[in-house]
This record gives sequence, structure tokens and C-alpha cells, in this order.
Amino acid sequence: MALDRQRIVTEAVALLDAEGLDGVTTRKLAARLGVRSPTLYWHIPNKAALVTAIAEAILEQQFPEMASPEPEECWQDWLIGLAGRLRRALLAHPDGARIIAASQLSLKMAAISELAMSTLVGRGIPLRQARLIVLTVLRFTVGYVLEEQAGRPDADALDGFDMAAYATAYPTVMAGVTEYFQPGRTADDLFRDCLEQIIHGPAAQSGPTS
Amino acid sequence: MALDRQRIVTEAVALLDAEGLDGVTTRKLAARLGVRSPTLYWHIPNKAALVTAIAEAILEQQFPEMASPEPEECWQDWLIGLAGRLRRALLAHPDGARIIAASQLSLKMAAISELAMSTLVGRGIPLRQARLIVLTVLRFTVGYVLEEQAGRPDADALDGFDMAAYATAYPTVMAGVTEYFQPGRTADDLFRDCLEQIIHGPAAQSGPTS
DNA sequence: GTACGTCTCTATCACTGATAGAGGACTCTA
DNA sequence: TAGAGTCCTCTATCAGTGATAGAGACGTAC
Repeated sequence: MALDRQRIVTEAVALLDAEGLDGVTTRKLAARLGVRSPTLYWHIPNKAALVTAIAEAILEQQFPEMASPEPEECWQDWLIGLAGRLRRALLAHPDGARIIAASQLSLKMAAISELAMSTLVGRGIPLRQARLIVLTVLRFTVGYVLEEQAGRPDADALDGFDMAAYATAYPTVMAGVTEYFQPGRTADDLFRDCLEQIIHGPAAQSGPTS
Repeated sequence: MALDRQRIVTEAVALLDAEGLDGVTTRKLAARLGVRSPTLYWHIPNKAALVTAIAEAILEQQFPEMASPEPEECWQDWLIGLAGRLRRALLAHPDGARIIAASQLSLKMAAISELAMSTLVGRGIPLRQARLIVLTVLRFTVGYVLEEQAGRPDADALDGFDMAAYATAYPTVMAGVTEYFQPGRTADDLFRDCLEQIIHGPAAQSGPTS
């Protein structure tokens, strides 16, 4: 099969899934494509461009079309759903958030912003507030998933770690974590609750997990 | 001067300031310390641990003490100030946000969480809501500065970039940006407005820049 | 004085992103 | 049919990276 940019990016995503971002090297990628590594540089200027292309592919996969909300859906719920889809896009691949964060100038991300902002403006939200809400939601989502995907510390980093001392030093943090994950609450719920904090404000506390 | 972990980290931060995160290599760092690179491995297990130590140093620099709010200060303003200090800590060094995001298991970050959560709980906020607010604010802040510090695209990445087409494709985004930065509004104001979005909720729009 | 822990060294490894430049394969023209 | 030109892939190589093995210098304790 002919080698082109499209095929390189597709295979790069597969390699990412198999080995994580640090495993995506020009040599391994070339090997998967049945080619030597310098060949890639004919199709791609450098590795940063490759990472950006991977980012676009990841977003494209989850956002093949840009869907506005149904007329009867309130924009708050729709925006929460949009952020949830963005989160799922990032979680769908190892280091997804790192890749989006590292990629410069993503057009797909701009398209998501545009869709969200124009939707809010269309619902009567003033332009400035629409910008603030969308910017906040999107940057929060990236920051959230980034930490969510952060490599769990390896044994080396943990060998001097005293769990009991941690619980003593940071009791409120510990209490908050254990309190939250009591019944059948999941990581998805936590993300959603944070989003509602942003979108509905602190007053509107959601009931006991609708 | 004797070489120890403290001096290594201090010099690593200086190297970071001079060359950015990608410039922090074991060889360059060793050279600055008048030593050969393998020597560093006597004091530090690996580079990830070094980055974590840099992260702690950066936070320590901006948060030498953990100050609770004055009794008369409302927690909202205090929390906004706390997030502002965190942002300043990250902005104070190149790639500051990347470093915090890459560092695993930061004790200083946990201390900040603990301070914030216990403060809110002390003001009568329910534990769960305190957790949601603090988590949202902290992760948002990291995500925000991460994008703020993202390397502006180099000439290579930009050569095929059509500004006019961008403005046409994403008119609402463009309008939002130009609208916001009209008078003397700064990037600091934008961050603050986003935070108020989270903490005060969408209802409480701040007046025309107090 | 000899043994031991502490620290730094040289030498080297496997691997990374990237470039120079040769050459094969194909097409378009004279 | 010959030549030129374009497109794509190759070999060879570079400088630089994090990391390890193992020798040895230095001090202190017995």
C-alpha cells in the first residue's frame, strides 16, 4: 500500500495505543509501515507535526461531525455532554490529554470552541460570557483528564511513600475522596459534578446522583 | 561547595529558567554543577524524580507558608487569590505547567488542596462540595496555564496557516477574543473572570472590571 | 594500617530525532 | 528511444539523550 500522510497518522495512533506516547518513535512507526525512519520525513516535517496530526485524528474520531443541540435541549446539558465527549476522546488513547496539550494550533479544537460558543450565543448568552464559559469548560477538561491519565507513580517513586502519614497530613483531602466514592459513584460522576459546578454554579447542587 | 540534592534542584531550576524544560538534560545540569552527569545519579534515582523535585521547588517558592484567609475575608475571594498564586507560580518559570503536570505525586500540591478544602469546610461548605470546588479550581488552573504557556507555533507549523480563513471559519471565537481584549483588559483578568465563573457561578457576572 | 562507606570518575550502552545524499522508479517530453 | 525531471525510499551518519557498570579517590573508624 502506498505510504502517505493519512496512513502514517493512522498507524501512529495504533502505535500510541500499543505503547503510549513515549513509545511513538520514528523508528518504531516506520517499522510498522514497512519502511525506514528517514522516509517519514518526506511526508512530515518533524515529530511535533506528527503529534499534532495524532491529536487531530483523536479528536476527529470522537467528533466526526459538529452537532448542535436539539431545540428542546437546554444548552447547559448539551455543553456538559460536549465536554464529556471531549473527555472520552482523550481517555480513549493513552496519554490522550498530553497529546492534545502538546499539539499546537489544533483546528479541530478551534472548531469545537466555535460550535460551543456560537451555540451559547444563539441561546442568548452574551458573547463575553459565552467565551468565559466555553474557555473554562474546555481548559478544565484538558487539565482534568491530564491528571486523570497521569502515570500512576511507579514503585521507585513510591518506595519512600507513607500512606498513613499522608492521611494524617491531609485529612480533609482523604475524607473528601473517601466520602465521594462511597456508594456506586464513578470517576465519570466526579467529572460531571465538577462540570455542573462550572456551568450551573455552586448554588445548583445536583441531587443524590440523578 | 558540596554537591547535594538541594543544590542539584536549585541549579536545575536555574537551568530550566535559562533553557526551558527540554534544555534540562543531565549533562547540562552536571556541567553547571562542575561535575559529570553520572554523578547526579548518586543523588537522584532518575530524571522523573528530578522533574518532580523541580515541581516541588517551584511551588515552594510561591507557597513558602500555607496561609488561611483572614476571618473577615470571604472564602470566594481567598480561593481566587490562591488559584492566582498557583498560576503565578507556574508562569514564573518556562514550562511551569508542563512540569507540574508531569510530576507525579506532588506533596506540595496535596498541601494546597488540603488547605483549600479545610478552609472551605471551616466556612461551612459541605465536604463534598468543597472537594468539587477545589478540584475544579486546581485542575482548571493547571489546564489554563498549560495552554497559556504552550509554545507559540514556530514558523514551520505556521507556514500553511491562513489567518483570514481562520477568522472566517471560526467567527464567534474570533469575535469573542477581540471583544474581550478591547479596553485595557489583560490576560490576568481573563483568568480571574474564568475563576469567578467557577466559584460564583454564571449568575454573578462581575461588573465592568472592578 | 586496614577496612569501609561515600562520592565522583571514565567508558559505554541502547536509543532518539534529524539530515545528507545516493539511487531506484516512474512519467513527461524531444 | 533518449534524456530530464519528479517523487519517494534508501544507507550512512550525526549529535545528543537517559542510564548503568565498574574503577578509584577520599575520608573516617577501629
